Amino acid sequence: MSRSEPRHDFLRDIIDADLRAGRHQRVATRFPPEPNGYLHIGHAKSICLNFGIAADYNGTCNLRYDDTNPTKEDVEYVESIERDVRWLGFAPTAVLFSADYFPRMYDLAEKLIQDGHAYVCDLSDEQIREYRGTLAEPGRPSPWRDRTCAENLELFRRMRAGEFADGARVLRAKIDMASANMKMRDPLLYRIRHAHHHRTGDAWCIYPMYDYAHPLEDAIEGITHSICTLEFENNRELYDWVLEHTRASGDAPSPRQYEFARLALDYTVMSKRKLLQLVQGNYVAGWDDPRMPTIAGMRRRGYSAAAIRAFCDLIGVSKANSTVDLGKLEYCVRDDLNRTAPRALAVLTPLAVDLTNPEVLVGVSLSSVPFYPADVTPADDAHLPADARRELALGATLLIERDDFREDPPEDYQRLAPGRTVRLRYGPCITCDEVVRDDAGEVVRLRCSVHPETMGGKNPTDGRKVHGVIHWVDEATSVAAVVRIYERLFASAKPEEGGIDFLTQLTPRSLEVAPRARLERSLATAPAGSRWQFERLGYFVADAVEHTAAAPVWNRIVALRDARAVTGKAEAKADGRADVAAAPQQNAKAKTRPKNRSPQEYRAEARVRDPELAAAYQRAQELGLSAADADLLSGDRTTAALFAEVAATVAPRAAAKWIINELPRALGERELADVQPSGPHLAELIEMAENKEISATAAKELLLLCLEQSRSPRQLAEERGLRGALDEAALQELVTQVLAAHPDKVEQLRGGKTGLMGFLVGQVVKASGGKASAAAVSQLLSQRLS
RNA sequence: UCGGGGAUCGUCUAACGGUAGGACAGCAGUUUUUGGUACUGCCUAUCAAGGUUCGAAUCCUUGUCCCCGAACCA
Repeated sequence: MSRSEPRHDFLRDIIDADLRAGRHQRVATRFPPEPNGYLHIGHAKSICLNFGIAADYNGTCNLRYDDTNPTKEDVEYVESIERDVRWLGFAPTAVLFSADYFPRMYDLAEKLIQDGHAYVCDLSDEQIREYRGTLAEPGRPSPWRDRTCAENLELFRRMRAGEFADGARVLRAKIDMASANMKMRDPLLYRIRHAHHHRTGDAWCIYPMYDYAHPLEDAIEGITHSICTLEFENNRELYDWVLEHTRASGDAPSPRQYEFARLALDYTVMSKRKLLQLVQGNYVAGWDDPRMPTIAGMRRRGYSAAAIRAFCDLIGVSKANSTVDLGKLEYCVRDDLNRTAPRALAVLTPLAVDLTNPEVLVGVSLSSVPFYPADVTPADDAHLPADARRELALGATLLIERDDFREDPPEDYQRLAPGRTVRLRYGPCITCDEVVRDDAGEVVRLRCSVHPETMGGKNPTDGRKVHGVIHWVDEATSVAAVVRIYERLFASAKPEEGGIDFLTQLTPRSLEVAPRARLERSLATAPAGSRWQFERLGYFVADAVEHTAAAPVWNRIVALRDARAVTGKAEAKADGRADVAAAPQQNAKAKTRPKNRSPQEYRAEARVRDPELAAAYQRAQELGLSAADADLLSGDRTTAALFAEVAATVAPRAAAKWIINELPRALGERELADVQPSGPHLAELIEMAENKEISATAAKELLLLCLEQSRSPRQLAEERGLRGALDEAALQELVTQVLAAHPDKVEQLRGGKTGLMGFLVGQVVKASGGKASAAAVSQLLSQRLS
């Protein structure tokens, strides 16, 4: 399925292009967590991306701890992170610490100072904030901005030597206090922190900031593609600045930063801060609580690494903020478990069933019951072999699920009710003859008769209807267990939205315990961590921490998909589980943001500043262009000059059309000013196109060529045989061929799928080598098909 | 208010300017000793309006909405 087609995302596109262009000969990525918390499913996306790319391109991927802030980091986290990465199935090329680069970073900082690109600033943190200005207003230079190199160097060395208190001074880059990008307003490079570092101990009392450290770490490791999340887009300019001014990459190409959208999931929170709050507030039992979206939590919950990897593969990578449906994760988990988990029988909330005629069972055997259903092929890593079997005891008293009996069954109820008959999974059918109640009127037992002739899947001989199949265990031989049922932690799909404290969105029912569950005998020896399907209930794992043979503890991994009949579904909802009533959550931020200055306004301003542009605007209109076109052609000098040059030889409207509509596409990412296409060449091209000397398709192809090599388009057209129209007969012949080659498409087109016209036109044009005029082809095609 | 990003089925994600595709969810059916699995079918999308083009999700213009940015956090 999705496996067969290798996933391709925009990042891999970039890498392909870099490799093709020879910018890199190898691919090196890294996963750079800060060891200040446990990894979560969002990190898993990043891990799969970075390690996955390395694997795809035969490259390398380091696990690098971004440990530049000693006050927040801890070895507990360092250990958990590597454990989680490896558990997910990835082997880092190297495990590294940015703290190990502190000496190198320090040297480069001194160099920055010597080059006049950094200075020591004595402002307090509030003052720095004040001087920085706001989003709308430029900042002011620090009074310490113009200290001499020597003074800066001396102070910086003294900072390092521990002569100053925390916060007394910082090292800042000298960039631009008026930059529209706040990150460029003389950002901090180093701060003083007399703190013990988990790795360097007390060797340092100044620590580099992320924006300074990260690009250097990447450069030192020779990272080619530095992949991070969207919120770092604003940091990219500074990332590049640091690399440029430290020249940390030497002769090697500098790493480049690319951003993708981080993962958000329904019904959960993902920030480390909030997860920490859940842990510290004892809302959950720890970082590895099975309800947590942490890797550790999911592992404890029973999700396999393969399922999590499949999920990351399924959701893809893009730059659009999005929230993934939790159902997709559950789908991956079930899909994996279906092929790896053996089936067994277990009853969560038992209701006793006394058989009224147990003697008929004498000699009846439930031996050799398979652990996997016939229609499932277990995966290679399933924990029991495909042909594994066990014996199921069936004594005089059974236990069935309380939910599987109803005195007043709804329509379509495929379970037990007074007078009704059901099949015991793998066993015979039973009929409910009598309901036994306690003094309070509560149903405490059932008395049922068993039909021995229904073994082996046979129907009752008396013709009674079988109302479904239910699971059961034998009371005498079954084992007791505690089973925990986990549900999502939050009632609201977006617990962080609406300006409410996310803790108020916690549901009280995220953990329910079945204390008196009973499992079939064979489960008594299930090892901790093993995953099973309890038939009709879901997938369960023997808890990795608390489970013992003497006191079994199981967790529900995920429920089975439940495609009950409509009536049953209404019920499932009524019991409040499937859908939590839409919480009254108003979107507090349904506000309208004031609009930015538009490109149009920029162009208008440029004309006010520059009389030459104003004149160009005037002239364009005199040549008969609309005000809108004239506007577009007079916003900057390069464009204006190009238009003037081209319009000198060809019709102004044609010139405008090509420059406005066709040129941008041909330029792609490039700037017009950088490419500086030749006016006469462009004019020549437009002339050929307008005279129908070449087809429109050919013209666009030539435009692209013209930008790459500044040569006469007429000559280029000649070389490529693009000049001259195809004669009528040749065109007809091509059309005939294409129609004959795609009879199915022709039929669909006749059937109303008009989009196929484009396909056929494209085929003909392609067959002509770009020589045929698409307009003519289109006309011909509609004639032939009418 | 300024700068940087983004917008395709309910959800996630594809589509050298040439058949808007896939997956999840939903619905219907077939198979079934799990209301499971598998299989089949159906439903549903290019933010809006203009423009360029034989042809626009894709290029141009204008507008709308969403996200990020003013830690000595990362």
